Amino acid sequence: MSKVRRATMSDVAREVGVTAKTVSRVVNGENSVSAETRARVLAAMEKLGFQPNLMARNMRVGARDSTVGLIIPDMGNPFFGTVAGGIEAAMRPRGLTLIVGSSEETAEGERSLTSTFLARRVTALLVVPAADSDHHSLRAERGTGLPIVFLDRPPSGLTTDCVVSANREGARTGVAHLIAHGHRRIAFIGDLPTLYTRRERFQGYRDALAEAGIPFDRRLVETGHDEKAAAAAVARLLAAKDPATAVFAANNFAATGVVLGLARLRRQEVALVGFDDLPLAEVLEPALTVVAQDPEAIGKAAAELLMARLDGDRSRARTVEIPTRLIVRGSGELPPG
Amino acid sequence: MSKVRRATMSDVAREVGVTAKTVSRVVNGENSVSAETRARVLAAMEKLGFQPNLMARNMRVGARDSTVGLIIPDMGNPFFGTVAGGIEAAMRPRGLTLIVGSSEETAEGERSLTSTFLARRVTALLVVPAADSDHHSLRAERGTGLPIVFLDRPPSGLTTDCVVSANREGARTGVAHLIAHGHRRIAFIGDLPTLYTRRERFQGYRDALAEAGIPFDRRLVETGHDEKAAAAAVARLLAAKDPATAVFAANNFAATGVVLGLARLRRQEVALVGFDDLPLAEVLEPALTVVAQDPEAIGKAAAELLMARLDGDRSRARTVEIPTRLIVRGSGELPPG
DNA sequence: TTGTAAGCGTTATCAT
DNA sequence: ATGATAACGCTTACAA
Repeated sequence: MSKVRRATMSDVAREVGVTAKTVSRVVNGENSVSAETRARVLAAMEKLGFQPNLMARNMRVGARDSTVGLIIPDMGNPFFGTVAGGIEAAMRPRGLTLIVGSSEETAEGERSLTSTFLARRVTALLVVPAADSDHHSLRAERGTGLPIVFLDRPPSGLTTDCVVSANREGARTGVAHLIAHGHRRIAFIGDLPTLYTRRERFQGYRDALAEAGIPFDRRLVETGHDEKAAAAAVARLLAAKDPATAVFAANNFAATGVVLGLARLRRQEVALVGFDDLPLAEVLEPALTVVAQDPEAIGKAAAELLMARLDGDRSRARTVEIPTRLIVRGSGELPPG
Repeated sequence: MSKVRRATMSDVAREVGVTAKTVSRVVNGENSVSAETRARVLAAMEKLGFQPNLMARNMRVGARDSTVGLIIPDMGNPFFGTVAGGIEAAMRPRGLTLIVGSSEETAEGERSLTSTFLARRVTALLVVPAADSDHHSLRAERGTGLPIVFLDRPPSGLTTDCVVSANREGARTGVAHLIAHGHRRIAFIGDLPTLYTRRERFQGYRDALAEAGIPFDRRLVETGHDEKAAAAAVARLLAAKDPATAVFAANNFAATGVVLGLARLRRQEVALVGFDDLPLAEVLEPALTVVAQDPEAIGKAAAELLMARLDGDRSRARTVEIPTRLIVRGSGELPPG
């Protein structure tokens, strides 16, 4: 059980009595090999348990291997998991392998993963940037022809392909839905204001208010970047003198927190629309109305953009927006007070 | 913006007027380089944007690179995402990079990923096997000293390290909890009977019944491998002549489905214990009592087992069981009809 | 149809 | 402290 050297092409060649090049021909399916030689080579490969060394091959062939690096902020978040699934599915037919790493939402983690991936000479890079990261350093990479696509959030300090949800329009729709059901005091509970998605969704919120001629009241805006904070935020909002009658929760953690908070306060009659769907949304009481994103489609679009670049598409950087969808289930249709 | 050749050690060396070997020394922090030379090399590296090529390095150094391959059945399942997060966190200090690929719960997907990873000469392999896969072919790999660890489900046809939840004991605890609250007609809704986790949890269910002297009734056992099936199963169980007064849902999909089914039937007074926690378990009405797994700990244990092997641990294959935890929230304490 | 020589980017070994 | 040379496992280009 000690470390046995792995069989190489030369080992196989020696076994058969040919040259490594002949084995290489068999492995790569070149047709200039006699049927008999091919058979003997295949037998020897089987016997020795030969597995071609992709690293050596790629080094010789093009310095780039067939791996795509994906950096996400958090492996445990099903949103990113589903995005990754969409990417994988779209790349599989092409024989591309996905390497996923998690930045833990830190610029340092992202930087370190980037450099690991680059040292590994990935074919392309897919990045969901951490909140505070900067992407100037990737400019040089772009110069070498490495396709880079950003997902969910755009890069800072770099122009490149990007796939995002229709955050602003989606939020506008969700808030307009609440307005259509008679609400005028609508709270916004979102992520940290530095985050791209929070800013976009906030704009959508203001768009909807403006369209309806409802004055903006900054006291109705709260930050709740995790469940606890969101639950606390909703408690504050409802305790105020001129309280909100409806809440727009701008991400899934916020939505979960608001649901929790309302349940504890026994205030389930407060209207609520969440951004991003939740697995149990349907079973809640009331069932949760949401603006659903399409993480799978985001991944698919990013993979397609990337493969087009690999195929030589040299057009200028594109930004693809994936539409959202309002799913009406109950909580968003509750009337005011 | 066309394909620019990437700077190599020789390029840097030429720029400085030294040999590639000297640059290599600087890159690897060997101390036999004069301070002045080192400074000039570092400057040249910066200027040319040099990034060492890990593939070439690994090829020369040991044929193995510092990548660990992980195969999971489904990227979108947060259980596996969290497992992956636990692995990554445990490996990061050691500079190991995780490559994740999804088998889509098929033997073929698993086989193809395995061979990709092997061709890539990963340092080690982590596998959550697909339901119907076989692992004889990995025997040869084990022979070459490649550490292989299975997670969540044991291998078939191969003896190797393995990390699983305490499925049987956890299920026993959950069912005993229902019994302690007066139930004697307890339904079991689980995955497909071929799945290891289903079989183990089913054993735990029977253990609990046996301990309490409750006769086993096979009519109370249903298969619900997705939400819809589980919802249908619970409807059948409650419509029977001597209906169940409590349900043990042996995985998260089954639990979600049962919650859904009970809600639709307006039968939320039926007691329920789920296996595996759900994000919104606390907000359901009634809140969901579960036997929680610890996916992060599963990942961590697997990574540690693996790193011990990399450090030369040659002891025989171990199976690590990660304990589960009963979280009491309400649904499991409801009394019988 | 098969072989030879050279080289991908790096490092081990032995010199200097 | 630095360099020359060979080698890792494979493929390209050319030759036989």
